[in-house]
Amino acid sequence: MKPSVFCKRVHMRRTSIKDIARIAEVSHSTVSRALSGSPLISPETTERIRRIAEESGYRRSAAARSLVTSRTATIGVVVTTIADPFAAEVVNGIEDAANDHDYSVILASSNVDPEREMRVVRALEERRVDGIIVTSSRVGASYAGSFSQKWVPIVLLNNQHHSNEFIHSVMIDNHSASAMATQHLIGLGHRRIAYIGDRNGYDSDTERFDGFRAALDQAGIEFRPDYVAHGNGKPDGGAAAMNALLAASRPPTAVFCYNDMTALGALRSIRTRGLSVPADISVAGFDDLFVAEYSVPPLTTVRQPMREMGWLAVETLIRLLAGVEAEHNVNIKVPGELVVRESTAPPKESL
Amino acid sequence: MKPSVFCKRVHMRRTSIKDIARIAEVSHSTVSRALSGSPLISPETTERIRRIAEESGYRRSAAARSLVTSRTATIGVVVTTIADPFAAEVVNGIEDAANDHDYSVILASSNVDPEREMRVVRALEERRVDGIIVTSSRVGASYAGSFSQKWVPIVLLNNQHHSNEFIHSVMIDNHSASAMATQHLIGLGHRRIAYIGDRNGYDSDTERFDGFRAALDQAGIEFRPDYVAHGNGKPDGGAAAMNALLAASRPPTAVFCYNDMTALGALRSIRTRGLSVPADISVAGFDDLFVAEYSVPPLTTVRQPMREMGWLAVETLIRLLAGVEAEHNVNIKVPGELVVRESTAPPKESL
DNA sequence: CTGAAAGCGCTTACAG
DNA sequence: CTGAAAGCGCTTACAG
Repeated sequence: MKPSVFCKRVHMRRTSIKDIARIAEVSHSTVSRALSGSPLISPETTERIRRIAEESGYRRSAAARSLVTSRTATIGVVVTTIADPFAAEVVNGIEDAANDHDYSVILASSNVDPEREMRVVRALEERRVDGIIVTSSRVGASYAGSFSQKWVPIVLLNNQHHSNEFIHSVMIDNHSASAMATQHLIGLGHRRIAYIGDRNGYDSDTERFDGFRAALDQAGIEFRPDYVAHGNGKPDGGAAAMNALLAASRPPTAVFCYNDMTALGALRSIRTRGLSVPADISVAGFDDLFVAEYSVPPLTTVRQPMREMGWLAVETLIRLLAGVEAEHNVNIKVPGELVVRESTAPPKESL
Repeated sequence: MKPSVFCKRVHMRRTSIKDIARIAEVSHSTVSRALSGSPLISPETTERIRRIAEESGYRRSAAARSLVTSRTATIGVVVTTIADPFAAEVVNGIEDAANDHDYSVILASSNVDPEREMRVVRALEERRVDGIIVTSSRVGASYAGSFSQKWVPIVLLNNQHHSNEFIHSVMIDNHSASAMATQHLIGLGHRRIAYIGDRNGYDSDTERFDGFRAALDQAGIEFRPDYVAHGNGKPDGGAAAMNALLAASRPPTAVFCYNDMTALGALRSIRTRGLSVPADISVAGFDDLFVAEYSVPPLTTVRQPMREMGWLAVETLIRLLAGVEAEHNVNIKVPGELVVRESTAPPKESL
């Protein structure tokens, strides 16, 4: 049996502040102070202690420390699933901002299951995270006044179950962004414009649809219910919805999709029919995921500044923790940005 | 000034086991036992204590608990960046498996910076995570025999800096998978096959290239150095590399790319030249990211079972923590799977 | 079945 | 500048 490097793990205690104190022949208080850079300790002592700590591979215990300081320098992030590119980008921004402020992030997935969402939030509370960010929450409103919210600030990112009471949030301005995209299509000369929404009852879908309708109204274009179809936020749903739209006697010349994934499906559906984008029909999406740039044709879409939204959520949490604006809830609305690529063009036939 | 729900956070202590003990008129030991379901406590007492805990919104402190149990039920995961779809899928698998075993995951990004990688690992050690998973590590070998490895088991996922000494790992079988993809192209009748690799010195690139060459050799096809180009693992690099390949007097009829992102760029380059895939040239990728299915044409590629690899890493960690196989290092090699879609076909011109 | 006591590894007044 | 003491919120032998 060869000697294993792993056995220590089983048999020994990690070196603590006391071990170092013994070696350095000082009290453990002094070690604690030296290690945290207290100005009370003489530079020589500090230096000596630090060297010993370094040599013995000492790592201060975050648990012990946070037990007395009652903060963990940790923020909890709950996403529906990290496999969603939107969530991944947001978390990327969160992780970056957190890292800048010396916070760690605990990641948890709700898998779109409200019960699991409550459960992971509970676990985060037990871990005494200093703050929580929840993206695309379906139970957003229920955090208001909850035990959770009482002890740890919660920031909702693109909350899908609105309520303005005692909830902090960072949201994309769905209505305006959606109107902007629709105006783009109108500006190109389209009059027969369809909307492919979601079917899961997300607030963001409702708001984007409202923005779409508002733009139509403003341009004096009559809204046609038969130009609305519903996908599921994913390509297959978008394709099915597009198929339905294409089956109409007088199909739309342009389609605005709830999100890029839906648009990807719409593109595929159109291509399958032997039609061409944007020659036969224009398609616009929402999100500006990475794929939008590499779809064929590259997708015109509304960009959500995902990473920035992640930063904003962290900054908000940190301001909250610092006690700033503790008296009112902060609701940040960030504007979308229209990114025009090659999937939109004037309609072939004039009216 | 309206009353704020947030003030408690500032002024009060969370309710502890002692508070509950006082209300229930028992000792805090009893509360502790009741809450952890000890069979020592009478069912009635347990029930009563639990109700009180529930009503007062009690959350047991993970920090205090792990201080005495010396385990945190947490695993640390370090990725280069979570915005990488590969990492996102892997982390999704990790999070799922961890959740099944009641572990939380702390996510940290190295941003491909070895120094930051070491720093976040250090932070994870301070948090006393029970185990660490590092994906696509550039400094993998240096964990062998390190202080870290001594105290907490580290599993490397697709380690990019090989070393078999005292390192646990889960890896895709690059060589075989790559040979398989190349054989697919050869089987279609291609003889002029190019390889677009990476330029960052990843071991996975080297191995995939080796597999490519081995397949060529085996088929008796002469290897041509001018049929090798280097991208950067992303579409722009793939496009540039493809451009170079296309500029040759006798361009290849098929291209095998280091990964899907590179292939995406290759597709774009080919399309830009007015050529068509697979009619004029076949393209194959590696990874089977979500986009592979929705590229135009859908991409033939080698699937890495990303989520499963995440699970495997967690299972490995848990077996390690249970003391199983503590004596030797576990190195799991998972096979890739060829996914044939529409980007590969027999060459137009016969030889 | 229940309680008193010790201790996990730190930080931080309080004294000197 | 340094140390002794108390305490953060738990768990777990040890005694009864």
